[in-house]
Amino acid sequence: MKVSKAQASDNRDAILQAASTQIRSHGFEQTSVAEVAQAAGLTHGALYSHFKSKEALTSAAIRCAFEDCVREFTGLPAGEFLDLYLSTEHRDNPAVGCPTAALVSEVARQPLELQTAFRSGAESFIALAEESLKAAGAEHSRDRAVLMFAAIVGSLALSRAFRAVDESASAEILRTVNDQLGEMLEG
Amino acid sequence: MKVSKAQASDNRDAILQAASTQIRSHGFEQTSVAEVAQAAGLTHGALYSHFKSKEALTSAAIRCAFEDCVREFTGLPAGEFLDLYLSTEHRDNPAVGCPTAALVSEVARQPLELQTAFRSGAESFIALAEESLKAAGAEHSRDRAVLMFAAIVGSLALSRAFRAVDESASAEILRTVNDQLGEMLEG
DNA sequence: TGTACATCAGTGAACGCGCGTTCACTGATGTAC
DNA sequence: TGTACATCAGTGAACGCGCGTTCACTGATGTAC
Repeated sequence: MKVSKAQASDNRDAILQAASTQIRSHGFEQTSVAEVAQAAGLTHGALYSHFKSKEALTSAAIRCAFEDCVREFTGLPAGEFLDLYLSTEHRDNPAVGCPTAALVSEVARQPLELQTAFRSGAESFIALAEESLKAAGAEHSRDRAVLMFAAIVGSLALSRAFRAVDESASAEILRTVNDQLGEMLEG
Repeated sequence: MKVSKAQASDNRDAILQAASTQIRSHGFEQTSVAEVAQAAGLTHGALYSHFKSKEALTSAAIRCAFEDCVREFTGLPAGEFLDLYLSTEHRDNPAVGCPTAALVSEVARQPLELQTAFRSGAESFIALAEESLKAAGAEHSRDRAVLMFAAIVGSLALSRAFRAVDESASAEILRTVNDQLGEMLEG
């Protein structure tokens, strides 16, 4: 049956939110439209009233995920930025964490629209890192920001890959990269 | 029909090789046993004479992939190690490249046996990086190797994610991270 | 060396299952009068 | 304000498809004599 425009808009938001978290925890290909719809409290058919395909949903959801996550990291001093990004809390909650670390090695296989959204989101993260480095008085801030971003994305993804097998090795990676990047900031 | 033991052994190797490359280019979940068997010149049924399940195949294939790749990077001086790892050739040929960069954000969702193989392979890469740093006379070589590995894995994965959308941004990441890590080696 | 036969790697049809997507239908919404 | 009705968000059955896995069967291999 038809629902009010406000309800329909809320339902669309719920679908996007569900997709955004499911994609970050299970990946693009392991996220099914039926599960997303169910998590949003709807049937799978309803999802197609809001998005013309899984591809369209996925692209919108990843933009949404980056927006939410960038907001959390905006305005932090470099040290706090690193502490938050490289925390075990971030490692253990990919569903609400940075989409880059959660999805980086899957993106190249996705449709171009998704890759475009990913690229734009990741670039805004690099810009965020650069601002925090500038505020800390670093030179060559763009180059440092690129290195810093590659290192935190790599180490967070590695720490998740290692976690179940060896939690202490997983935590060591986060700690070591945080320390090394901290030294780089000072020196 | 039955084949000779030598032929059967060759077939097993062909299956492993096919799985090892397909997994690196398409990911674990997008690699199908039928495609792997076909690439090895067999039918899917034959595959189950050699491996009891897709899970067993995947774990064996990833060990095989790491062995091949570690061999390529063994004994290189730090500068050459970085130039090779962060090359556009490596970026454009994930099928024969480092399994870490190709799969890092998918591993946490895989069976524990696979995660164990991945962890062991990645650790041997870190050890390789540490040796090259020691040879270059770096201090705190273990910590530096961890940072270096996180940064090269992150930047290679990012450069693949960006490539189709913006090739020059993709190449910039590789170049910048290579330069920055090079400076770290000297300073 | 020659023969008889058990072994088993490989074949291909079949299975149940979950996937993305479609579509006829429902009924509350919200507009036109 | 009250009524008649077109709209359209949401439902749920159905679709074709590819997946991992199983299994009865085949026939060359390689062993036992």
